[in-house]
Amino acid sequence: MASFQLDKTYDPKAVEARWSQEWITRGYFRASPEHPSQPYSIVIPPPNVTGSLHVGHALNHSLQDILIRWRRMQGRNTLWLPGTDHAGIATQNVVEKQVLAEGASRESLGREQFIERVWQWKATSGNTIVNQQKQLGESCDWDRLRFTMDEGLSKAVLEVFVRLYEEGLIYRGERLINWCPRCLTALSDIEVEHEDVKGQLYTIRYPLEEDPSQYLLVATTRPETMLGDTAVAVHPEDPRYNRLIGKRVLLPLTTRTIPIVGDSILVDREFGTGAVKITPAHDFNDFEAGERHQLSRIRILDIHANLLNESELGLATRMIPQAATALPGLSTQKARLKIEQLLSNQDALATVESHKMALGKCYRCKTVVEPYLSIQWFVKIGPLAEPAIKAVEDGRIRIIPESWVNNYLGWMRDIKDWCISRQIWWGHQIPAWYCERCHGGFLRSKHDNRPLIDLDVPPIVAKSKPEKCPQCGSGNLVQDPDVLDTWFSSALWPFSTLGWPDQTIELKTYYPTSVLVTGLDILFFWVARMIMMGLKFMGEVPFRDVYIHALVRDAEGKKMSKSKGNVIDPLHVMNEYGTDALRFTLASMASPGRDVKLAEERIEGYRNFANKIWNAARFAHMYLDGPRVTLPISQRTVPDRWILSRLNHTIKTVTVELESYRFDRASNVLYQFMWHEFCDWYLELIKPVLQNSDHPDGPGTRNTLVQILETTMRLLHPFMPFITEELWQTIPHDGHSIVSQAYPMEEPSWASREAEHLFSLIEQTVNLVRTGRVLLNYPPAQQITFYVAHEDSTKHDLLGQVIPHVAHLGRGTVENIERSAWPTQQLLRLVAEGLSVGINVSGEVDLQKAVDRLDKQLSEVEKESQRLSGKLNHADFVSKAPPEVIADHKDRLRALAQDHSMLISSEQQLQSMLGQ
RNA sequence: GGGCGGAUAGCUCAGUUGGGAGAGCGCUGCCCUUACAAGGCAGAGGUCACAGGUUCGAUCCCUGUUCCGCCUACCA
Repeated sequence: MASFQLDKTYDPKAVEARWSQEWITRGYFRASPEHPSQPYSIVIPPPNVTGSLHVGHALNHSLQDILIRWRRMQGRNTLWLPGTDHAGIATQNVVEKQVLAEGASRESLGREQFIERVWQWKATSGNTIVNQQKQLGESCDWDRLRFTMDEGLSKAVLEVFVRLYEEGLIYRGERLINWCPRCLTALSDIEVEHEDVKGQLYTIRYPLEEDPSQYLLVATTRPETMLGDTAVAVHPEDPRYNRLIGKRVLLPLTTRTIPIVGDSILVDREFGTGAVKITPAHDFNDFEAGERHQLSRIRILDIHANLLNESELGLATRMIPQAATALPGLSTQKARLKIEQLLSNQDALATVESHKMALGKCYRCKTVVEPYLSIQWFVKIGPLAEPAIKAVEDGRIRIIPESWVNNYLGWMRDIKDWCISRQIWWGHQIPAWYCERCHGGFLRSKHDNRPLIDLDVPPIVAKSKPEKCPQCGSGNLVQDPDVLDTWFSSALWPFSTLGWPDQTIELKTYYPTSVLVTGLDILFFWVARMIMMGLKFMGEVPFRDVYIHALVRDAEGKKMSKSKGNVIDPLHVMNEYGTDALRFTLASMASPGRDVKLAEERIEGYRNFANKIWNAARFAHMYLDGPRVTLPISQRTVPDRWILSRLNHTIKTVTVELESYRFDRASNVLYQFMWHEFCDWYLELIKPVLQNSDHPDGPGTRNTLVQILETTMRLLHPFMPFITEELWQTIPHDGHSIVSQAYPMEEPSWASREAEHLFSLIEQTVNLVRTGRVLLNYPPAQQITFYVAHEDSTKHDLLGQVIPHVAHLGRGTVENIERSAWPTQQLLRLVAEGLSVGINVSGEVDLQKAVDRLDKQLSEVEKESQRLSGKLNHADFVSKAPPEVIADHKDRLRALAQDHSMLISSEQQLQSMLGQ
């Protein structure tokens, strides 16, 4: 064939866009559920529809693509199902900002119009991340793209909600929940991030009712909540206070008195003053304590404005006049200062100390959350968690790395009911309706015109709006205004995307999916809930393996964030260094249990790797003209047999590592093979054959070269899809695209211990020659003469296979001589396995440097041999150590002795030269 | 507070049944050798955090200490 011209450097931009398009157009990624081969399926963790590809996605998606491409090439019936998440709060925020910029507001548009705006936004901007995913080369079946709010998935959400409600696993209740004052919605427990902050511990005097000159000291970090106090608790066995239980204290700033109760759960005698105020409507512990003691719950905060509310304060707390007029309308922060001031005016504030505490913040907007009493929808999680625990315990789901199993189990065993209602507009509206007539007419919120629904009104839960109220027959039904937590629909993802509740062929073929690839951050948000829902509604786990990869951090190990400015933008990197380089970098750094610290220099290094591969192919093309012949292995040259043996080893290792999700090891092995074995040694070894067009080994070697190249392209393809496809197309091959070729399989006939042994002789000897050249200041271009003496006539054949390569790579010519004719000017005598190679020395030599160096090596060798002898001489070692260990040590000692004599003889010769 | 993980070369890390301490990047020297200077060759650099223990022998196993991460948690 005619030689093929490649550019001198690899230009990813010229290649990537073409192939990512071509692959999709030709339908290579399309799944065929009817295909008889063993299925392999992955559902992608759906990125937020508002998102753009960040480096965390790039890692997550690259690993999945490696698995999918690898399995596809192995002939499995693969499906990688893509999609996006409607991301309730995040998306609503984005569109709301847009609306505000136009001078309108969410409220002024009204719910229906606003949601219409979100859909419009999604139609125009929602595809950003999908396009970027295609750019990354992700081999998803794009025809099956799903969205958590599309029709099929919404149907699944309704089905699940109604069924759980009917089974009593979804309920409505008035509970304390986490409230984000900025997003104006309830959050689930895990949507709250805890952060250690320095706060203040206030100690307040609560006067005793029977004798106001005496008081109880009460400690709190949030003095503003004191207006909602309904009791003070002390430890029942605390001798300081237990006589006070049952008596009352006067709540400062108010005219109310509250009881003193004994509570051993809430109170830690050692902490603070040993007396705790109880505010059931604003603290989780206090809520529970309130239930134990049947305390009333006084709410002081307006849920929608997050301000102290006049009506609630005034009605419930009976405040003294200065407080009653000073507080309403203040935020909790301002109220805290005001309360502090009012208390000290009354001499009720004893001390203020600094205090370390954990503050809960909204995971979306980092606003401090407020425990708030309100009516919400919950999933009763216990009955769902139990089978999900069992599935992991009995190994039906494997978590990798295993160290996360305990984390998962611990969390699941202590799981709390899941608050699923959100007071926002964008999302799956809760399929519950209320009868206006039964309710006696709805109240509307002053702030946003929401219906204010009473807990006493029983909801009608159904998949669609009922015609009329089953109680009274009225048609005036109002739907619950809340929407479901975004993670509710994501929890159904593995089966809702495959067509559930319909029994589709996709569901039958691809569920359970093979593996879920995810970061640790959504183990509880998402993974645990998918397991629960999958088991509940499919009766089967949603995936066999859960592979948890690390978080990507910056080079200093810090979390990447826009505000810190340390974000590495994958699109920038792809543009600068190529997509393959980014993918390979991420794969090579994906060690389990450790975060990925990404620095741009690493990516540059793998850009160079891509270029190295490119140039290896370019080199091959220069010499591929001429006949090729496939010889039996035994008739191939030493370098050919050696590289095939190494390739076989590499194929085996890569496959084993991929099977255990060790992307880091798989990619390192590939790197090592391509660069340091194939390029550094093999290509150098075969140059004499290729560069002489008449060389008798030419046809065989050209054939091996093509074979190695073609195989390594397939081997590398899951990691570096673009460059491998591009190069594969240029070398002799069968088929249309590398995407659908078979993945290389272990070929035992290629393994050759003999060839590897011969190569190691070549390598060792060449290394000695090279070291000698540097030692002697011999320029690389200068040819030298190798005098080869035959010490042992049985080694002639060995010499014939090794010496020509040594001479080629050591840049010299060979002369066979008798042992007795050894040149007098020889400096180094290199010994390996009975071969003797002398380098003829003439010209300037830096003798002093050479002597220093040999001295140093000598002392190291002596130290080492002493150490080893010490071990060997130990009687217990000989009696206890396994025989192979002893043999190994003997071999090592023998080898050392050989080097030892070599160095001594060289040194003697040096000294005699110095003496001249 | 509880749990998990980490500490190995200047940096980032690998080191899987306890027996020779490794890679990449960076650094130094030489080389623009007809695939590649985004390259080649050679080299320097480590008390494997600290202290004990088990063992003939410990980077590896055990105990404790220090430091650093992460997860989790309602000490007011």
